Amino acid sequence: MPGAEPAPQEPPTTKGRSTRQRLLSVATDLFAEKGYARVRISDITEAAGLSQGAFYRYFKDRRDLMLVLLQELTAEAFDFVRVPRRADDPMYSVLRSTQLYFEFYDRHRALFGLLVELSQTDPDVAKIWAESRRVFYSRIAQSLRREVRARRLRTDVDVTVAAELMGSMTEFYAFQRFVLGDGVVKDVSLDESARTLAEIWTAGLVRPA
Amino acid sequence: MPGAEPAPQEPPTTKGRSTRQRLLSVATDLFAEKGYARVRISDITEAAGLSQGAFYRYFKDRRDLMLVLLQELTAEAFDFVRVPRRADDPMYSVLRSTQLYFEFYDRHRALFGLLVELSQTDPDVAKIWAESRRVFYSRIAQSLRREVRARRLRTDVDVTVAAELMGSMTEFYAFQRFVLGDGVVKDVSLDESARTLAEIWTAGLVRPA
Amino acid sequence: MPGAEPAPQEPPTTKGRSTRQRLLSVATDLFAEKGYARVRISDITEAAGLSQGAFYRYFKDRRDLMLVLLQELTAEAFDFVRVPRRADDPMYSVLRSTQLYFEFYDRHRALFGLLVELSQTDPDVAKIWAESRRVFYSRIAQSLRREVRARRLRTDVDVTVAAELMGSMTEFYAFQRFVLGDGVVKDVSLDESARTLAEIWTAGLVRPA
Amino acid sequence: MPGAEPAPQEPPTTKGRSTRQRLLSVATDLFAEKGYARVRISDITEAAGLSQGAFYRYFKDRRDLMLVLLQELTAEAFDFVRVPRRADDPMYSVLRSTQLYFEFYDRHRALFGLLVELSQTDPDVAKIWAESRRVFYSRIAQSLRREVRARRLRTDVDVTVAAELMGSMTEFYAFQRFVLGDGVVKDVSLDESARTLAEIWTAGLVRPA
DNA sequence: GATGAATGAGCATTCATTCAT
DNA sequence: CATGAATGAATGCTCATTCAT
Repeated sequence: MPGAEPAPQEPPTTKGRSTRQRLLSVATDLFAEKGYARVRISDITEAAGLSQGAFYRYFKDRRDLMLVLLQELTAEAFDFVRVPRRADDPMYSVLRSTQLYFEFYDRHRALFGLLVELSQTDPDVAKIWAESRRVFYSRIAQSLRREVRARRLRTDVDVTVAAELMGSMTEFYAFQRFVLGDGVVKDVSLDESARTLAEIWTAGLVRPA
Repeated sequence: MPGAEPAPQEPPTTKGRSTRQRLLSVATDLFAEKGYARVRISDITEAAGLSQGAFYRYFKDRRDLMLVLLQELTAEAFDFVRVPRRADDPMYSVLRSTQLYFEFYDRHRALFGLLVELSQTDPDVAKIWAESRRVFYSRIAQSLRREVRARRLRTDVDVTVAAELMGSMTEFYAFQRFVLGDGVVKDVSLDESARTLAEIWTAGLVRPA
Repeated sequence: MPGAEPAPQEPPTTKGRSTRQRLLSVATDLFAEKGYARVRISDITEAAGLSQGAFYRYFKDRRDLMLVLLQELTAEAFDFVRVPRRADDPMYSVLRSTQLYFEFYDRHRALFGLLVELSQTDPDVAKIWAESRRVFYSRIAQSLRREVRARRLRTDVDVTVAAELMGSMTEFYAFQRFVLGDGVVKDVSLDESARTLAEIWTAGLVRPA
Repeated sequence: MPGAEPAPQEPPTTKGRSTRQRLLSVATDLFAEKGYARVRISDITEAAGLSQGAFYRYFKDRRDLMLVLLQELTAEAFDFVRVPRRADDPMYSVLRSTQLYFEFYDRHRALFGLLVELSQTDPDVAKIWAESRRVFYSRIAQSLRREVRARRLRTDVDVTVAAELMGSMTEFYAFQRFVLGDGVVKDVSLDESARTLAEIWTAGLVRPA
């Protein structure tokens, strides 16, 4: 019981809150730039224009800050999957939500990068990522089930597995493009990729008339 | 004394070669267990029953050892994609090579884990992984093209993109299962997954009669 | 601006005085509980329900506070040794003042603990303790001399040394019981100890008839 | 389980053992000079002519080294109390063992100082000191009981308490002289003190004829 | 009088790496 | 070939202290 409590989630003053936010923000940038392993506390505080000691008013350590970032990501995530479908165009909602997903991934590429870098090393990160995928996949599965009920999809395929595969593909493709920065093989526009992706999925899943 | 070279690729004596091999082997296990970032040189030498200093007779540093491992992986990789197809059953070769891929991935899960953990941080690793994916994807693309020529596949889809998506899905699914150790959502046998995967792809890509 | 004095002995307002007193009081408790070395300023202010900064309105630093406490102790100390003796019972006054000493020590155990912990390190504390012992011992020596004059004590023993030994024994015994919290070997009531102590001393010092 | 085991008790090579010994030795001196709290690891290694890092090959931290010192002290301690008594001179053995005790205390004054400084702060040190006192006191009690059986001592006094008091006095007197460096009040030779001490004890405890 | 923010020196500790034996 | 000792740079973390509000 070494005294002063670890680090309050929300500083009482405006200045405090803004400083904490600044630390989170510059840390995100640094993680994106050099990867988690190569960012020192002093890098973060320096970039935030603070002394080293200031860090510890807001976070227990570097890992603590990182977990905060990832939890914020998870909290926000994946509402976009709910896209109104069009009765006439079953492909539309798949395409649209894929696009939205790519946008979201792009905007938070730094944090998705962290999930991937650290999941093998840090069990808590692994848990966060697993949970985020679980949510993602079950949203997809839900959509698929709706389509199955509407008799627009094949029924001879395990919906859960299909959702996982679809999600895997989407996420990993995003990871390659936005985090690793690949083209991937030849430069294909993101929209084109999303379209091909949607096309394959729908063509493969939609029950032949 | 023209300067003893730092770390010979192949030690002259039998004992030396075996020691080097032991280091590579225990390091692989440790990387699999804790991830690259958390494995110290001393962990490796301790697990190998050696003193710390011994490490440097065989490798320049931890990264050197790791790159050796990854290069060995790349050298061996992806011949299995060449599976003879059966004229009557276009799904067969997809299914078979997916299974072979999963087996290969499982056997080398530790090294695939390294690729993922380090690609954002280490350009050389990124290059190795990119190359490995490039090979993998173009093998798939090649197969697809063959099928297109044989008029068994849709022609309205970009084969390159399709191959990337197919590869992404397969690789990431393997990563989740073998490296992260997920079920994923519910426990599905690997074979079942491979089958669903193949099914979707073929159903989606095969031109409707 | 001739420089605001660092820490006024007596704050002007009632609130100020009470806050200062609270700091002294909780600090005493904390010192008793964990020893001086393990108590941080933040521990003290936290226990007092104040912010860290508030401390410096009242004390220069932790050592300053501690010296205030010890000086208060010294100011109060050792009047109790003056116990009216009874002509018929020379043991009575020894016993009585030993009991009173134990009570006093018990009440201020935290501060006596400070004296012991810090005397080797802090010359000022050493001085305070030395002075306190000097007073204690000379009070005892004075008593002894009175008894010698009254021909109730052996005259072949150096009174000064005897007083020191007697004092040493009493103080250290108290230290063990009240600060270290020992039994000591078997659990003996404090009164019994005081009685044995007095008995030995008188029996040893009183001139055989 | 962070790898390399904490610190081997006995280094395998002569050089290692001598280095470890040097660290223990200079640390003892530094503790004596400045007190435990003020000695940094770097002080110790510097005095030993080593780099900071070398320290951790032999000890987990400063506290670990200190406990080793105190355990060595305890292991060695208090055999000297066994002094052959002389039938004709009951005072002799008391005097002699007191002298031996003083010599021992003087030689290890630095470590006895540690016991006193740290007992209130560190439970393990408290335990070591308590144990050392227990041994010391029970040796004295044993002696006293022998004398009681030989009918040379008063029987109306609790031997255990008497032993504790006698030990307390002796130890604390030594502490004042050798650690605090007091005279105490006036400068009295150590031998004279020991003599007075023995005299009082014997005169007080020996049964009047 | 009191607070929360910020500072910065101080220090322990880790760990890759070198080297004599 | 292997070991144990030693190095020293890197870095995290603590905590007394100052200060604007």
